[in-house]
Amino acid sequence: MRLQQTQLKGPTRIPSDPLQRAWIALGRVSQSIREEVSQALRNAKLPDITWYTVLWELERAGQPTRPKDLAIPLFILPYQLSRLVDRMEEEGLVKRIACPEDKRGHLLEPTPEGYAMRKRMWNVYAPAMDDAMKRIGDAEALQLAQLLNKLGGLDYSMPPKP
Amino acid sequence: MRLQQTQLKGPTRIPSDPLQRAWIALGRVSQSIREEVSQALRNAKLPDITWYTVLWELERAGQPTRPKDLAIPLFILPYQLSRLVDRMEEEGLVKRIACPEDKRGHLLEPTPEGYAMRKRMWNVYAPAMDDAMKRIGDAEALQLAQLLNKLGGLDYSMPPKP
DNA sequence: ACTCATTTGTTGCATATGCAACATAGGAGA
DNA sequence: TCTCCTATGTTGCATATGCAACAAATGAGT
Repeated sequence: MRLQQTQLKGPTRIPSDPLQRAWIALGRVSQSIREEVSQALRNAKLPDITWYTVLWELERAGQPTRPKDLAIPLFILPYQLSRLVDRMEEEGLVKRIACPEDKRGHLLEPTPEGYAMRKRMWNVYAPAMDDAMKRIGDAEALQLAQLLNKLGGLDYSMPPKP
Repeated sequence: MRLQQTQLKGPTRIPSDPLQRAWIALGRVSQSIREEVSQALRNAKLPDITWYTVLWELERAGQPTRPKDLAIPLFILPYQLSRLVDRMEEEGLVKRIACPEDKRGHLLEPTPEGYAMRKRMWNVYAPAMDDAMKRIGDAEALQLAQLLNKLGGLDYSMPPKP
């Protein structure tokens, strides 16, 4: 009985040259673009992009939302979100409110300051994103988004603040 | 004299919808793909991707190399590299050797264990990358790489281990 | 040769992070 | 109801990270 038949333990699969190039470009470009926008926020003494995303997800939900329902779209682990919310709550940007249906958890809601902060951040975030991405045009951007979504196997189509 | 004329302080520039979609997809997909490969390395009890990259850059250089000459292609800050090398040196994977031309710095070189470790890592890295990227074909990968490189404004074309 | 700004790399300290263990509530099945 | 497995969040601890300050060497201008 030879396992090789199943290809489960065959010789090391080496990614094709195009795949390797895409892999490298993906790592480098995503990092440098993100860094560019992060810098803009830091320069403006505003919180990290992650905070924006949480605030926006909560605002987009339109109602108090459980952490577990945020964590998935955010690609964040539960314990990361837990401490993230700790800090945001300390800064008065979100609040935890009791959850009637499930006494384990709670509901998250932005405070008025939270809404205001998201707007202030967007005023820096948006132009920075625009700057960082301006080397490609709309048609290319659309094509890029489609390729990436195919690569990721999902369609992450909601924009940060439409 | 009205500043608005120069567009320097005009109304907030909001990225077009395609740019926003590309931005979101870039962030999410790059994160999830990278995580997938990281996991494979963790499962195999091997060091992080970053270590691989350092080892490979050193091997690719073909000669002892200064930290400053690594930091740029690696998109790493000097102090990050400094401590990264600390840890790699502790594990016996690289060594710092004196630099004749400049007594401030030193030259980095993989140890024999370093070369061996890179090979072992590649045996996990390569199939994991292949798995993570297999949703797109070679033609699409090439297109993706080109779009990303245009977006990044540079051509990051060296593969991890050709 | 002397001065001083720059380059190169490291480190102290406060903060953030990952992991595993934990606490508590919910829910399924006997 | 009782038991036990799962889901939801949090936390203790060791480690990693970012930032600013630092040290040492170089090199340019005088």
